[in-house]
Amino acid sequence: MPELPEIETLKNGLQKPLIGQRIVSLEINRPSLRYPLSTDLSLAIATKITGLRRRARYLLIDLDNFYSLIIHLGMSGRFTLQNSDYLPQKHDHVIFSLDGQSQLVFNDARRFGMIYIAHTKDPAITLEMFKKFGPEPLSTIFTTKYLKNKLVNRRLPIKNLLLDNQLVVGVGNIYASESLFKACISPLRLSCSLADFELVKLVQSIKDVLRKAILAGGTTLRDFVNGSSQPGLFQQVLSVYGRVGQSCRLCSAVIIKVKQSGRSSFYCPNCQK
DNA sequence: AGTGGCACCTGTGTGC
DNA sequence: TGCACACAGGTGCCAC
Repeated sequence: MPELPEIETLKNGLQKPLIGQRIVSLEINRPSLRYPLSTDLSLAIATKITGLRRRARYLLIDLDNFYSLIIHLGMSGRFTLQNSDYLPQKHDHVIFSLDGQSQLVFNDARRFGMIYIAHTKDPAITLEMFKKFGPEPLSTIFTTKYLKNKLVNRRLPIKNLLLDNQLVVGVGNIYASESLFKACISPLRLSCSLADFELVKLVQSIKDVLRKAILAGGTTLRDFVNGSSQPGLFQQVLSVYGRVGQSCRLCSAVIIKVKQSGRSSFYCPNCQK
């Protein structure tokens, strides 16, 4: 579920209804998700929401006390805005009540999600993992030149490297497979074997696939919904992900599924070399 | 340093 | 119908 386009969709949808709202109370139904929830989360109480941002797969909610809530959906997390008549559901772990009588509900069946609170100005001061992040794929920093420098000494399959947040953030299992299809590159290719023209195509493909997925409101295979509880639509136009045994949309060859470091990769053996 | 494997946890689908 | 099992979109830790 939640790769870059899904979190961007979540941010875009929640921005308007949340900015200016005051958090009046906090209900924690489970003291730990992936990690124990910090008691510092109470710093969010009686603050006003001033902005929403995204970094990698994290949603940042800026508060007027110069702290930010930092939310990760894990694999199955949902973060939705609900009305006052909302009936609590199983796995509603954290609920923020807002002064407009609505509530922000964090629901996560698998509990791989995380909620932190950190200084607004630079979460990397507080959170170690933010220091390690590579560039945003849709930023001007993520270029062919950057990718070439990073891959030159690496001997991993390119698919594995695209999932590495230190190389580039926000590209997960779905969009790695889709981007490699669009770039006509097999997920099995060793990264150091990619020619310059293939790196150009790969960078363009990653940006293009992510932009289109954002426009479609993300991909919903099972769990993802936006802040208004609506699913995404990009799964309707996936080229290879989840299409094992089906025909390639370009050449009609049969889509193949392979395991790479325990994760499924999908590709067209005819289009991708 | 780079890499693979595993653990974290629950729900769903499949096969017997 | 009931059970066992495999598998799922992410991330971080550990051993090699």
